Amino acid sequence: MKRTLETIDYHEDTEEMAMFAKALGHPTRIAILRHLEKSCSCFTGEIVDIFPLAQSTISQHLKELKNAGLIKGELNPPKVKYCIDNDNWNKAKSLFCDFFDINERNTSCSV
Amino acid sequence: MKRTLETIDYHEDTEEMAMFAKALGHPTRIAILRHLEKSCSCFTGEIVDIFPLAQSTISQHLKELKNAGLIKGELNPPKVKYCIDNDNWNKAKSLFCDFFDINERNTSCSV
DNA sequence: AATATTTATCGTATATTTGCGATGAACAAA
DNA sequence: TTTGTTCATCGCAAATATACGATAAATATT
Repeated sequence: MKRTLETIDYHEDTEEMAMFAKALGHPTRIAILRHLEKSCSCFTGEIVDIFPLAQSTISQHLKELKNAGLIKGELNPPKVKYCIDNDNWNKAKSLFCDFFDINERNTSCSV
Repeated sequence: MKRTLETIDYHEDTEEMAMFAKALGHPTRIAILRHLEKSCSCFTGEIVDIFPLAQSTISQHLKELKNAGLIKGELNPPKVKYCIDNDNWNKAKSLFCDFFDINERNTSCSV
C-alpha cells in the first residue's frame, strides 16, 4: 500500500467511525450482530450453526467484531458466550447519528 | 477466497447495509462525505486539495462512494461536480437507524 | 487416564483494497 | 492547431480481507 507521504491524521471521530463501519462492512457480520441483538447473548456454536460457513470463518468474524469493540465474549469453558458491547455500541450509534444528522432520542429500547 | 458451498443469500437489507458500511469503512471516504455534507457540492480538484493523497487515489475513493450510491457526479467539463446522493443517503440512514434501533425523526436538517 | 466437546489460532490460497505514477479523454483558452 | 486544465482509468505493488482445513488449548465426561 505504498505511502510516500506521512500517514494522515484524521479526526478521532472520523477514524473511529471508519473502524466501526469497516467492521459492519460484511453481510455475515451484520447478520451476526442482528442475531445478538435479538438473542441478547449466545455461544459461538449457535452462531456457527446459522451460517453455511466453516467454524473457523465465523470465529474470524467474531474476532473482528470483538476487535472493533462491538461485541464481547465471556469465557464459559469450554464455551464462549458472546453479546453486544453496549458501551461501544452506543458510541457507534452516536457516531452514525451525528454523521447522518439524526436527532438522536430514545436511543435505547427500554432503558 | 475459496467458497465450496454456494454463495450465501442474506436479506436484502443486510446486503445493502453491508455495502454502505463498506463504503464508509475508510477514514478518507468519511472525510470526503463530511466535506460534501458541509459544502453541498464541489469539484474533484477541491477534494484532492484537502488530502495529502494522489489525485488518482482520491478519484478511486470517489468512484467507490459513487458505486455505493452515496454520492453522484455531475459533468461540468472538464470538471466534475460531486454531491451527496440524497435518495441513497436517506436509504443508508434508515438502514443504520433500524440497525441501531434509533427512533428516526426529523431526519432532514431543515426540509 | 482417555475421550469428547468447544472454540481459537495457524497456515495457506485467493480476492479485494489501497496507493502510486503514467497515460488518455474531454474540453477551454491561446 | 497547440497548449493547458481537469479528471478517470490503467497497470503495478503491497497490504489486507475472506475463506478453508488442520491443529491446539481448555475443560467436561467417561
